[in-house]
Order: sequence, then C-alpha cells, then structure tokens
Amino acid sequence: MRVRLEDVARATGVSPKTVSRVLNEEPSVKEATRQKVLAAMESMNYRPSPAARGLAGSRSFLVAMLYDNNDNPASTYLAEIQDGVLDACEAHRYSMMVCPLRMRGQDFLHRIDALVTDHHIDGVVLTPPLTDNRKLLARLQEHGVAHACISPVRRKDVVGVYMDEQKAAGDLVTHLIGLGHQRIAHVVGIADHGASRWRQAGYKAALTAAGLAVDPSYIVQGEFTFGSGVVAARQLFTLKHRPTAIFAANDDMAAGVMWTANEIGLKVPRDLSVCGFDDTPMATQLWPSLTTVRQPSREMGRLAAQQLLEQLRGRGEGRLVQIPYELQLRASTAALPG
Amino acid sequence: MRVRLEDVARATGVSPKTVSRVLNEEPSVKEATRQKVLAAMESMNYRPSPAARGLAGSRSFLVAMLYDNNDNPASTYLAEIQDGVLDACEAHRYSMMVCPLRMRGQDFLHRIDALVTDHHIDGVVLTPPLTDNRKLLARLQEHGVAHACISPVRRKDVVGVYMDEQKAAGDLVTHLIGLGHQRIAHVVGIADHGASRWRQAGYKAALTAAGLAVDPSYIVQGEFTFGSGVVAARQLFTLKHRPTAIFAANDDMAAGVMWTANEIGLKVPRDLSVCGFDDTPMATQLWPSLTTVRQPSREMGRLAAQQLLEQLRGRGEGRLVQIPYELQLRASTAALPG
DNA sequence: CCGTAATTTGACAGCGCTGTCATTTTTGCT
DNA sequence: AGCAAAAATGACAGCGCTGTCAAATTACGG
Repeated sequence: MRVRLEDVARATGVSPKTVSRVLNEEPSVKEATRQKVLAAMESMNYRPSPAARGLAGSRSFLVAMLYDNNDNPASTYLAEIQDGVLDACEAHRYSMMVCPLRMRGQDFLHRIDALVTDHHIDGVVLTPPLTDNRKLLARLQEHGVAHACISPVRRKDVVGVYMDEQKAAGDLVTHLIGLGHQRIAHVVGIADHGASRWRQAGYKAALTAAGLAVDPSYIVQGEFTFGSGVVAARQLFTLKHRPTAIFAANDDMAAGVMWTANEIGLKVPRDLSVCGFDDTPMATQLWPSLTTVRQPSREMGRLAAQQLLEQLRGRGEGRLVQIPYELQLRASTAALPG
Repeated sequence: MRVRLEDVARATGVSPKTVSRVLNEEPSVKEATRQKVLAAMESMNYRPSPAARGLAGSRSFLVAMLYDNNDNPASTYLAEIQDGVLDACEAHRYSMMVCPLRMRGQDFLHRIDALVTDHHIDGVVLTPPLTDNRKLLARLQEHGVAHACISPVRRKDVVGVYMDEQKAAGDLVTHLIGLGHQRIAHVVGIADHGASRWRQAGYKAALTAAGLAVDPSYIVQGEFTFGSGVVAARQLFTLKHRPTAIFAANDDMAAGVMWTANEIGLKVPRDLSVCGFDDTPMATQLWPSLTTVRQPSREMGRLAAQQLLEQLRGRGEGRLVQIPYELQLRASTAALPG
C-alpha cells in the first residue's frame, strides 16, 4: 500500500498537519521535529500524492511550457528548451506539462483558461514567439498565473531569461564587414516575432555603424523555415548586384540559402558568405559548417524555469537573467577575395 | 467560482453520482438522463478537476511518454512523436507527461516506480530504444501499467505501432543494387537498439538476395549520431576497395558520411551514393538531398497513443498497427557510372 | 516565579470526485 | 395484474492532503 502522510505522522509521533508543514517547508516547525519528520519520510520512502496536494491546497506543483505550434513544427530548439525546463522542474519537485498553442485564431486563449481551471497550473514558461503576444500575457496576468519568458530582449516586470539578440546580430554582421563584405543581405524571420525585429535591428545598426547604406532590396522577408530561405535566396540571386554575404535570421533559413547557392553553382564561402542564428545542431552538420550565434537553448529553458519556480516559492523573487551569446565563426564565412 | 460536478447535478435534478456516471461514460444511465446531464455540462461549461478524479478514482487520466535521454539528445524525431502523442491525448481528454529516462545504470527503473506511485499514471508510450529494454517492460507489467510501443518490428502481446524496418532497409539497398552498385557499405546504429539490428538485417538480406557477398569490412559500427557517421565514413574511405555506396542506419549518420565525403573531395552522388533512414527534415535540406526511408513519426506517435487509450478504455482493446513506410529516392543516390 | 507574547502543534473540516452498496424504477414474462 | 430479474439511481464514506483556527508549549521581562 501507499505510504501516506498520516503514516509518517504516526511513525514520528506528531500530527499529520506537522508533517504537512515539514513537507511544505513552512517556517514554524521546531528544528528537532523537522529532522525527525524528514528522517521518517526518508526511511519510509514517503512520496506525497500530487493529486491530493492539488485538490486540498492552493498549489498544484505543476507548470506548463507553452509554445507556438504553428510556426514551430517540432524544432530541436524547442526540444532543447523543454529538456532544460524539465530539468529545473525535477530539481524542485515540480511536474511539467507541455502545451502547444495554435496561435492563429483566438481559441488559444481558451486553452490558457482550461489549463488554469482544469489543472490549477502554478505557472508557465513562455517561449518565443508567445512572449511577444500581448493578449496572452494579459490573460495570464488576469488569472494571476506566474510566468517566465524566454525572450529575445530585456523586458521589464517579467522574469525569465533573455539574450541581447540585437547586439549578437550586430556582431555577426560586423564580422562580415570585417571580412571585407559590403553587399550584405538579410533574410528576415516571421514579421511579428520579436526575434525577427531585433535581429534585423542589429543588422541595420551594424551596417550604419560601419558607414554602409542599408539597401532595402537586400532585405527580404522569410518565415524562419528552410523553404523560405530557399525562396529568399533565389530572389537575392536575381539582383543585379548580387550580395557577397547573406545573414539569415536563423539557421534553417541559412541552410536554405546554402542549398540554393549549391543549386545555382555558387561555392560557399568562395562566392558567397552565409551566416545564420541559433547554432542548431544542423549548423555544424552542413557543408561548409555554418557561422552563427550560439543560443544555449537548454540552459535558457533551465534558467527560465528556475526563475519561475523561485518566484513561486518566494512570491516576488525570481529575476530576468541575461544569457551571454557566443559567435560561432565557422567555414561558411570568409574574406571577400580581391 | 469553479463549476463542480455537484452544481451540474443540482441543475439537472439528479444525484452527483449520476453526473459522474455520465462523465465517465458508464453504460447504466438512461439515454434521456444522459442527454440532460450532457446538456447541463455543456451549458455550464463544466470541466472536471483532474486532481479530484485522480484522488478519488482509480484512474488518473494521465499517460507518460517515455524516452531515452542518453542516446537521443533533443531530436526532431522525438519532438514529432511527442506532438502526435499529445494530439491523441487531447482528443481523448487525457493529459500527457514527458519523462526522459537515462537508460545507463539502473535508476531509471525507480523513475518508473515514481511515475506510477506519485502520479498514478494510467499508461505509457514507449519510444525506441526503450521498447527493446526487457527490464523496463517487465517492470511496467509488474505495476500493471498499460503501455504502447513504437517499435521497429512486430511484437506479440504489445499494442502500438510498428514499421517493417527490415524490409524497408532491404528495399533501400535493393534500390542501390538496381543502380549498379556492388560495393555497398553499411553504417550500423547503436548495437543494442532493435532498429540497428533490423536495419542491418535488411541490408544483409538484400545483398544475399541479389547474390552479393556480405563483406564484414563494409559494415562499420556507428551510434546514430552525426559524429559517428563521420568516423565511420573516414574508416570506410581508407579501404582499398572503397565502397561506391553507403547505407547509413539513420539520417544523422548519413549526413556525417556526406560531410566527410565533402571533406575529402568526393562528389555525392557522382563518386559515392549515400542513403539514410528516417527522413528527418534534414534529409531534404542537405545538398544533395538525401535518399532515405520516410517514417511518419508524428502519425506513429498519434497512433501509438491512440491504441494505448483504446486499451485503457476497453481493457483488452488496442492493437498493434502496422505503419507503411515509403522510400524517398532523392539526389544522393545515382547509378554507378560505367 | 508569574503574566504575556511569541512560537509550535494539533483538531477538524473539506477540496471535488468516485467506489460500494442499498434503493428505487423499469422491464419481461406468465 | 403480479412477480422476479434487470436496469437505473442515490446515499454515503473517503481518497490524501492542506487551510483555518484553537490549543499547547516555550520564551521573555520584571
């Protein structure tokens, strides 16, 4: 049979309530009692029932990881974040649910409501592009559900992690400029994702800082997919003055660009430098290997969840942590010949 | 405030127990009553509390998706399966937990115990290579936890989905033979994974069927990773009679092979045909695009979960479904010149 | 050594649902 | 119409825990 809190109480000679107090790390328990109870829990291998705790108490010890299922079909990026979130949850004895949201249409707000009323979720971790959705954030606020964001930029009043993507993108483009490139194109991500905005801003800032003009015909819209990278590249390759370098807003699109270069017989990096963003596993598996920006996704997931849990514990704790990025200079970028 | 079962009961003029019966689709409820209750549930927007149901009843409406975290760091393959499983769960109003298992050492069995005692899991979906682990299966049996497998081959007494991987691998190799190749090498996956065994068996069978000898020096061990593909390829490329075609047991290793071919200046498919297995997104993103076998992972996840849930509903229902595979003949394989 | 405040502990009800078993209603048949 | 069997419903306790509030214990100052 299952070991219950009551059993631990009997074994220790205290009331169930006291055991409950120890379990929940409430302060008003004498140290000696706490030790006795903890020892008994340990030796009896007591494991509290999440269902009972959720039903009786105000907390469910459940957090959800939310992601957009429309623009992110099964990416390694999300899988890594999930891994990190799961890690942090386990460390704090929380459970995690994953919750894909179809962000087209409005019914995704109902899913939030369902999560909150059905499962009494204690908090959520938001991944881009959900972090950019005002309505979503507002609804969470309404429900009083704590949330942490994995965001491309700093936000006030929000805990989680962020990376200075604009600066990272800028550094990448500056690197290209340093290699002698002047005609540098940019493949933008999905328009209303913050990530697209900030990466593009970094691209423009770097050009401007180097005294180069921002040529609108060198900026083409993509949608973060391999296919959209192909389309964008084809468009860029028809330009009279073909770019000598292309910065794609993520690795998938960069892969599309490289694929298209192959298709029309351009040699990377001899004829064209290419760089991406994210450092997905693919980056090192492409030939030539892809210059990109490393996002430590797993770690970001872990940290975001950790901040969330900290906030849940202390109500008010939990910070917005900045994650350092790291340029990965690989074989897909090279000095402009001549 | 929350709408409870009792509220629905009061509104309908029946006892709570009857509403419970309707909720759980128990047979002994008069059709008229059922309709009344369902209508009330609908109009009051009643949503049962999973915590209460789990605590009071014998079912938790929770299934877990188990995967091996050691040999599968955040793959798209698993992400797609997870997506499918989640899909099926939602359709049946079940919740899903994800549960990575470190299959080295024995403590992963404790994690199973924990899942069962803590969360009262109703069933689990097993992904390879967990499906090959006898101890794991035995432990699940012990706990009386239903499970569905996503397996490379047919198994008796197990529900889930399977694909005839041996035949698929055979077809792929037969295709190479048809293109005129005779020196066909094989990069094997992790030794104790069923998938490795069956794919290798298919490779050998196809050679034998075509009257070709199986040359042990053409069979090299890999471990399903890109890096191991690189290592394997380097080894194969040092052979006196270099193979003209390489069948890698999955796409990642095939990518490694292609990368290495690039490295030493071999042109694919002119100098070397390469094929993989799985049809991950990468397959179409490589240059040249990779010939491989399509595994409909998402669908497999969905179906496996569906069979599991069917079994849970009917206790005894639930089948082992065969999934058809599909050869994807792409640019990485070509006829042997001369 | 006593009174008062602070600390620590416990009694008890109840979270929202389901299992068990008793009770009522309906059905089928003579 | 009348009876046994089957079908439908309900009463009630309790799943394992926590919130509330009261009781017991300890600490402290004079």
